[in-house]
Amino acid sequence: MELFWLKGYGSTSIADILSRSQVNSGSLYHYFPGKQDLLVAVLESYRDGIGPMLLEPAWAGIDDPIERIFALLAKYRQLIVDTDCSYGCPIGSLALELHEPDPVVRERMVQNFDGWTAAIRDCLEQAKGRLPRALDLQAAAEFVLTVMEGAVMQARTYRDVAFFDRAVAQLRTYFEALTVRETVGA
Amino acid sequence: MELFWLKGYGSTSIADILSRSQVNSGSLYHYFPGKQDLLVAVLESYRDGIGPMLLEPAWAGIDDPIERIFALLAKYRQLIVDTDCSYGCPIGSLALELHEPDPVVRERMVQNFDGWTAAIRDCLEQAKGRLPRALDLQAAAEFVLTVMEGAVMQARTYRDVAFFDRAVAQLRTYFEALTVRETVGA
DNA sequence: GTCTATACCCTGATAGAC
DNA sequence: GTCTATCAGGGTATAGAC
Repeated sequence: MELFWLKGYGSTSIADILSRSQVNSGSLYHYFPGKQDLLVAVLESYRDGIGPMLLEPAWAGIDDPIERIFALLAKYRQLIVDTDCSYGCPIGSLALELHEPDPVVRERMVQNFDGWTAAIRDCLEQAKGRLPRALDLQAAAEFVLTVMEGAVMQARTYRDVAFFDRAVAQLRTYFEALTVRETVGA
Repeated sequence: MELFWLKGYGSTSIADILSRSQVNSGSLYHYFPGKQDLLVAVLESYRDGIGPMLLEPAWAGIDDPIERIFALLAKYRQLIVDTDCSYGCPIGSLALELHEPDPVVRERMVQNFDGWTAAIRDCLEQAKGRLPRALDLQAAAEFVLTVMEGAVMQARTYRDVAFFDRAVAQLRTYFEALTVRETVGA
């Protein structure tokens, strides 16, 4: 998991994994028939960790559903800072690194995106009263993922969190504009 | 250029390039000392082609600066459709594939993003009268890139243009909200 | 189930004749 | 400048003793 995140899938060799995990070749291949099976297991682990490893820590002490969305983005900001702006979303990076992924792999990436946007959608459902009735909540949730991924990409390429911050500020403007518009109409 | 786009940098071998280009090893290495030099040349070619290869065709017959932004996004939509939703932005994909890029490579990726956002910024400058005076045009231009990259990533992962379309629709809402807010204030 | 040793292939890069 | 042949190293995966 760590090596695929740090170096990417293609650039991580089995030998890297064996030495990092202090496991021997025979043992690894006993449990995982091939390298791709390891990738699938990693993606499943990310998928199952969205709640306990990502959302719960990010949302501790925060109740407002819209603020939870920005708290999650703040968590990514912290990851960017903690890695000297070389952070890449592990799922997004794999999604772009693997050009013709095996269907099994692509399905696991989809499950990760689905789980992430479902959590955002829940927040939006809870804030429904403050949002335009016509707003497509699913599309808005996907948009948050869109912005996060695009912002992480730029922060990393420029090695500068400010690119992430500016994108999040624009997203904030977007949400404020949505609520303002409703107020105007009322 | 084509192979790096189709397969990624790491998964494209020199042998692939030699057979695709009908060139022999000795000739290639005469002009390009190593594989990375080929990558740098490709990135420079993309950078220099932003105007003639990307913007000019996308903007033919379109004068309104805000519509030019969405015309550019429509061009990406066409690329997604033409590739059966396996399209990846060549720069964005490299930005996430290469985890510790050589400074020379990273600088070329930055130049590509800079050139792209500068063009969007020009559009926004031209539409300045319709936008809130307080709007940070540079940040808004970067936001368009953010959305494009995030939307392309999802369309590809889900193999479904609808994810791209929904993200662009949200961006449209964002721009409309910006102009509406100004109208309200006037 | 775990160990070491290794098969076999493909990689980027080079040598040296022409 | 271009050609063919090849090198040295590292890649995934396997064999077979224990």
